[in-house]
Order: sequence, then C-alpha cells, then structure tokens
Amino acid sequence: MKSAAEQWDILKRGIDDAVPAGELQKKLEKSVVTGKPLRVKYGIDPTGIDVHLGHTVPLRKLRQFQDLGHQAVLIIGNYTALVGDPSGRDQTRARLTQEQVEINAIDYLKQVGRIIDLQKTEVHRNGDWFSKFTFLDVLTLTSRITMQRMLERDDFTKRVKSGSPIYLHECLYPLMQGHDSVAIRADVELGGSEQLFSLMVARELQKDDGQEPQVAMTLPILRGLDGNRRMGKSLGNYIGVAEAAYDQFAKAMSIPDNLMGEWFKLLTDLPETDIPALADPSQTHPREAKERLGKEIVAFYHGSGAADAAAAEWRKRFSERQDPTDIPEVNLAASLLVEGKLGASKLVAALGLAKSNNEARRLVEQGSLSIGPDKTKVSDPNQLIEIHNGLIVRVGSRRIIKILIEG
RNA sequence: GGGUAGGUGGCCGAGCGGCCAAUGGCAUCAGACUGUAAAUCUGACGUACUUAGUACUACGGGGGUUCGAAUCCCUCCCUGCCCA
Repeated sequence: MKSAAEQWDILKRGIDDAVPAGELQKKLEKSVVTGKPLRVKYGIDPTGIDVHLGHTVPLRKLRQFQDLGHQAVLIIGNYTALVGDPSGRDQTRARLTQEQVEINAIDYLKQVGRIIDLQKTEVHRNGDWFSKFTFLDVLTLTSRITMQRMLERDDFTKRVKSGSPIYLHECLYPLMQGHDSVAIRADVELGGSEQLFSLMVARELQKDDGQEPQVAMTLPILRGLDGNRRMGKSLGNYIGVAEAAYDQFAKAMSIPDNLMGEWFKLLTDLPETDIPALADPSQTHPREAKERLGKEIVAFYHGSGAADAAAAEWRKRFSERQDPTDIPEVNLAASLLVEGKLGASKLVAALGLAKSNNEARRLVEQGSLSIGPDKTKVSDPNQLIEIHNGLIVRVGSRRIIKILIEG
C-alpha cells in the first residue's frame, strides 16, 4: 500500500477542492495505519442515458481511489432522481417516473463500468432507504437546515433574482443526498464543484448521527465541445463514453484549442508536468496536441489500437479529404425513382439527410450537396440525379452515405 | 384569500387589431477561410407543393368579437412580485 503522502499526491490532481483542508490527508494516514480502506461515495441520478466525459471526471477520481485500495460506493439516486437536483440549475428539473429511472439506472451501470471496476464497487440505490422513510423521518431531516441557508445558495439566489420558481421539493435534494452519506457511512464524497453545498450538508447530518463527517472532494465542471458551456446532454456538446471510437476522436478534434489543457488534465493520465508543453502552441502544433488528446481519450474506452485506427481514419478523411472507409448504407425505395432519376432535394430528404423537404432544398441551394466519386456539386434542388446502387451522397462535410436501392 | 405583472418559435426576448411565419440576441445548419478547431465574413433557420408564389400549422388551453387577432373580450390552467 502506498503511503498517505503518496496517495494524496495522486488524488489531488485536477481536483477543485477537498474540504475541510487537510482532513483527507488525515483520513488517508489513519487508513494506512489501521489498514481500513476509506469509503468513497459518488452518487448519480439516473436521469438520462448517456454517460459522458463530464461525468467521468469524478468517476475517474473514484477509480483512482479504487486503485489505491479504497472502497468505492456508488449511489444510484433512484429516489433523488424523482426530486431533481437543483444544483447549478436555473430551472426546475423535469421529474421522471420510477420505471424510467430504473431503466436508466441499469443502463448507467453498464456505462459506468467502463471507468470504474464494478466488481470492487458497492452499489446502492437510495430508494432502498428512502422508500421506507416515514413522514416523521422527513420532518427530522428537514429540521436540520434553515430556509436561509438553503436560499443562500447561488443557484437559488439567481432564481429569486430572475423571478423563476423554486419548488419546495427541490430544497429536499441536498438533505437526501446528505442522508445517503449517513446511510453508507461515507468517508469521502466526490462531486462537481457546484455540489459543494450538498456535500457539506452531509457532514452535518453525519455529525448528528455520531459519525465522523466526510471530506467533500469537488471536481471541476468539464467544459463541453464548444469550449464554453459545461458538457451536458441537453446542450449537445458532449462525448459519450459508449460512443464509437471514431466518433469520440472526431469530436475531440473539434474542440477549441484553449480547452486542451483542461481536458488533458481532467481526462487523461499524462503526467501533469507534460501538459503545459502540449497546451502551448509554440511548443507543440495544436493539431498534434489535439490528436494526442483524442487518442488518449479513445484509448481509455476502446484500447490503443482502436485509438490509432480512429486517428488514421480521421486523417484520411479530413487532412487528405478522402471518403471514409466505412460509408453507411441507406435504403432508397426504388418506387421513388422516375426512369432511374430523382430530384436533388428530394433525394436528400428521402435519404434522411435532412429533417424536412424544405431543409433538404435549403441545403442543396446552399451548395452542400455533392454526388459520386468525383464529388460533383449539385446546387439546383430540381436537378435530376441519376441514381444507381452504391452511389455516394455527401451533405456538408460530415454527412455521407451510400445508396442502396430497395424494392 | 386580495392586489398586480406575466405565459410568444430550441432558449432569451420584442410586438399589443391588418405591412406578423412574427424585430433582435443565443443556439443550430450550410458556404468561404482553416488544422473539419476557434475567431471572422456570408447565407439559411415552421411544414407542404409544380418554390414565382400559394396553402396549411403556430404566439399557455378552450370559446367569442371582427372582413381580419399573437394583439380585444370571456373562461380555464400555469408562474413571478406585493399584501394577508
């Protein structure tokens, strides 16, 4: 087992904070002495189905704890999901049905298993204890915190200012999350930096219960592909852990340069000392640095072979401007053709390359359609295109398909 | 419960009887430029059609007034603020 100092050295990388200061080190020391692993909690609400790189920041930290011999405890917030975490939100979250939550939970576990070792992880659903809660329990729990403290929170303050509603049940969220820590006797809890409030509430509840309060370890919120807003499903600026290698790589290549340093630090295991040079365009060509970044990310989920292949494919496609190796085939009903021909905009719409006929027409008019091996541009929506099996159709630089005539 | 202000396109937000498929911003998509980056510039951005235009759907839900309503009236639902 590594010494407490060595462990701390590994664990402190990339974190936002670990409060109270110095307490984690103490816990680590105690753990080394007693040989008792720390119980490290991380909770997720199964509200959606895509685990993305933003989630992996705390999950990777959890993995580090695991690798150091500590006990990872994963909380599936199947009950808290019914409430909706108000943290960092300027709007109330939509509430989900229990059935949906359970479906999501199972899917979540599958995806999370790509980052942490589920074999060595304790998994709990907080419905296990909350479904048994009596109203008296709720009263006891809610009497631990004042309205004022609740409203001090930045996210709530903003809503008050802007006149957006804050529902009572949202105020229960931090208390529930805190109670989870009591239930599983957490020594450390991981969360995004906007979670600090909830993580600190847990400490008070634990004290009330006679437990040693947990350390709140917060991690930075990862910025998404746009380099601006937090990575999130609803913003469409994410890379999912379950995505194909090539897609992950291509998305990583599209991030703004100034995001690279942050991503290297939070999403890879490269030594921290190597990062400044990679993120400095005068020392490393940004494209190469980004390629390195992309490979590191892809390799984590698909292995280094797949990462190299993805990089090679990307280079072929974008640097050498060749067609991709595997072009998806899309069926086209033969009945649509007139004498083997079809109008350009009709074709785009029929192949599902546009959401509507209007959009298809626009795309063609804007010159984003090209056909066949010699990439003939077609900008007249009415132009009749001669169709044959295997004909390649491109719209914009990303969408490309091969026609398969059907029927 | 009383008073008052609101609910507009993916989001924010103008419009307050015809010129409104609805100004503007953000997001998105396409083109140019590139390192498929960013920034910048240009264009597009409800649906359908034989794309010149025409028709249909749309301004919280329903109903009404009017030749004509996002805009006026009634009613229902929802939200903020103040008072109790």
